Amino acid sequence: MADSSKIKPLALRHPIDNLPELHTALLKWFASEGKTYPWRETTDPWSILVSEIMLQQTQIATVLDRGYYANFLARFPDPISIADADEEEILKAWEGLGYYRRVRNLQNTARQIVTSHDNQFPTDHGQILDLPGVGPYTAGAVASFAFNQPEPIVDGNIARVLSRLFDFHGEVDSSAGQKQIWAWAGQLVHSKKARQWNSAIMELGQTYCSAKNPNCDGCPVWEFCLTRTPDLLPSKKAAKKTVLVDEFTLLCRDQFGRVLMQQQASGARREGFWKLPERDAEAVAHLHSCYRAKYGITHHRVTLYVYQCAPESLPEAAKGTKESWFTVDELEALPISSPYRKALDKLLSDSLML
DNA sequence: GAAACGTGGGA
DNA sequence: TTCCCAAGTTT
Repeated sequence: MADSSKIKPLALRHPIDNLPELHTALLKWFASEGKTYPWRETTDPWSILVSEIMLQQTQIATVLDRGYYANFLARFPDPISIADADEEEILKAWEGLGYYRRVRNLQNTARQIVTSHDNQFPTDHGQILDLPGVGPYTAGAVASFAFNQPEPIVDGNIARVLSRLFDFHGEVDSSAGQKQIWAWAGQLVHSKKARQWNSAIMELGQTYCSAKNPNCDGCPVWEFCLTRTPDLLPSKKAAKKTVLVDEFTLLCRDQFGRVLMQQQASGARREGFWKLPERDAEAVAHLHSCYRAKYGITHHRVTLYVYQCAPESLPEAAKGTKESWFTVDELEALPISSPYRKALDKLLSDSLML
């Protein structure tokens, strides 16, 4: 389809048949042009695990520029330090990062290390994989980055690189596709320099072999790459369709200026986080709207509405809902997910002008 | 295997 | 604006 697809020269060398040369080419590039990240400056498995969990489905810039990684490790430098931390504190440390189950799993992993591994981070791949929240990618990442074990890894970057390197047109997010990609990753991983190899192939996917506009000119391994149509790869299953949803919430302040908040119940999304109190459409119909914003969550597109409401006319909350009043100062320390944090920032700054 | 899980940025 | 993507795992 070609009118939009660029044509790359055919590979001169098959990657598997010329593995030493492929290794040399990519490792040479990485040694001279590879970026330095905090997690590449250490071999401490806890620091590396934290980076891997934090980076799941999350961009490097978010983790670094907004201070999440440095702040998290400053507060929780080892498994012991997080094992007994309060839920509110670990959620607060993750506020704004999303996929909040990750930080609960991180705490459970720390507890497992402390209690089941005598506070020694496991070095065995199978034991690492057994830690909560650690799947095949993260287990291989810790084994190779911290311990230089020759374990393959496959993330979104590597799946894309390998689909192009081998001109693989199967769906990389299917079970058969994953099996194939992992098999190739296992064949390619460097037996003595797994740390550098895995870092290098991931970074190739962030730079030359990017998702959009791959830059084959100057790619350090272009001559080992079997595809001629890199921008048609990787093939993936169709994305789930977006569902539109409306969400009606209240801004309710008492005579002391305190704000009513609602805590997400166990089993709900963003469990443990606080939000503006939610009501159904009928309950807010007669109230004055003061804020509207859209945000995405998984495959939903949510329109968030906030209505002003006096405490005397507060509509009944749904049964089992936990609601409490907080001063503006107390809100700062509360774990509150991004859409409501933004709404509160806007609404409370407006109210200063009253 | 499918679905759920958050968010921010870039084209 | 809308869509897709970014160091995946769990149920």
